[in-house]
Amino acid sequence: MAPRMPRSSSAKPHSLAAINLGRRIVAGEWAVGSTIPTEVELSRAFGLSRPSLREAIKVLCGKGLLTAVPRVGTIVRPKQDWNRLDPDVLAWQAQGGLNERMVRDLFELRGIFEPPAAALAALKATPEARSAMLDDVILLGSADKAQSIAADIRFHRTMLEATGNQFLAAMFPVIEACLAASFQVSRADVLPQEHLVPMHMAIARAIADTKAEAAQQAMQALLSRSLADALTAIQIVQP
Amino acid sequence: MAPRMPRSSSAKPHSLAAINLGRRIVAGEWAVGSTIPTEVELSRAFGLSRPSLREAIKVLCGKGLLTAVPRVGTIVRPKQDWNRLDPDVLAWQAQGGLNERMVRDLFELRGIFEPPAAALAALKATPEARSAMLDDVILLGSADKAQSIAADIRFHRTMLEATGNQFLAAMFPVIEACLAASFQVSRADVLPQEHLVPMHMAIARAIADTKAEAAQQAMQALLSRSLADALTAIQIVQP
DNA sequence: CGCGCTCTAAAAGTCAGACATTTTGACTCG
DNA sequence: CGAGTCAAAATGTCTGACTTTTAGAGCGCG
Repeated sequence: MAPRMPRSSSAKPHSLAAINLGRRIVAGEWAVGSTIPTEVELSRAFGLSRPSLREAIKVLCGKGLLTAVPRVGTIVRPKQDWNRLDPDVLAWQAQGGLNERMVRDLFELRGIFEPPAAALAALKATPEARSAMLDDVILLGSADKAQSIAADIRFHRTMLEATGNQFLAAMFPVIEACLAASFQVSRADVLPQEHLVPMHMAIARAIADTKAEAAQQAMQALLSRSLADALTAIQIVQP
Repeated sequence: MAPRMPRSSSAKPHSLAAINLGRRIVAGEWAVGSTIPTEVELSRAFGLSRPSLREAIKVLCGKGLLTAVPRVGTIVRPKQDWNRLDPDVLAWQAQGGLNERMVRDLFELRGIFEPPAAALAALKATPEARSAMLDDVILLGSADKAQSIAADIRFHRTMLEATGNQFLAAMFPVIEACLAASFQVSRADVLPQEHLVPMHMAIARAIADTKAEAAQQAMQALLSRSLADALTAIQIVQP
């Protein structure tokens, strides 16, 4: 299977500038309502032309992070206007270090929509999706960490898409951000992870057997455990 | 209260081009995987320079709609990569005409997260938010259609923000898109709308009284009724 | 005949410098 | 002291050129 094409052609200078600026904005380098450096200053700083830098800024405007006003400058929008569900914004926040507040908010949202999504998947999934999820549970138990993590991500993505709801599927980046926190556990090897395979298996089996209620409860159980692990992880990483 | 600043400085040519292109892409004017016209062709068509047009295209790339590849052109990404929860993308879809499938998907997602959000709001809302919601229910009953609609939108926004969860608040555009369908009813005056005030009042009161379970059920009831109305509306608009 | 290499051209990617527009804030005049 | 005016500073835009990437045609070799 071909690997999913990256969202932005990451190698291109203007994309790098957008990513760099985006990360710094969500990290709070500039206060909300204040101006970031002017376009000429930024273009000099990044070593590229003003038109190219403007492309980067316009992307961030499109994600609700910035707004450009003539004569004043480019200012950071109030946080409630940020497209917090944008995959890039979510990833930038996750990479910038997840604090407890953010982990709780992320898991709260995930806890709201993913159990019902599991129930929907149990009712609507195609035979291919059902077996793909069972296969991924096996790979989840692999000794190869990278393969195990990839299977975990794929499992949840397949389930969301199996609901047949295009908007539910678009919530996937939220799960990805949660997993980013959880993976700090497995990377650090500080907590036992043996529960992952049986808990995912319970979900996969319930979906394969069209048992909506069981799928919902199994997902709920996984999320409770994952939240606890994620909170432990960030306590260890940044006490 | 100052009106919320528009997401994109709508008057500027490059923003207009982005909006125009965005609408046409989500409307399916170009097939997924196919190339849209080249930058020079589009810049001629819109009557602006290539750098400006590129800004518009880059915004759409940032929303997952497009991907630019040298020598080939700018191609429409597979729909599962679209940032369907992006406020602009959602609005473009809603404006392009809501079919039954989309209305059902939108309400399905809303039905999953908004009742739990109401429960959370009942537990966590500030006194100001609780009274603001009660006030908006009164305005909802106003004879002035514009004011009534504005109150409806504000009611749901206030509730989501009252949950204290930044990511839940970012789901607001989903509700807005649902309301866009519902407003086709009130605009056309084809269905009685007297149920709106009491149903919203039940939610507002439950939240004001810290009754989470009641708030959740009242919201569930409103959504069931709204879905039915929305489906009726689109049947009438496009049979 | 077919496989693979090279080369070309078409598209996006980038650049430089200039001009236009908008709007804040200071300045001047009544 | 207030109101109108003006200049400057920032974004918005344009022109036209060059560079880079890469699909696809064309060529040559096994």
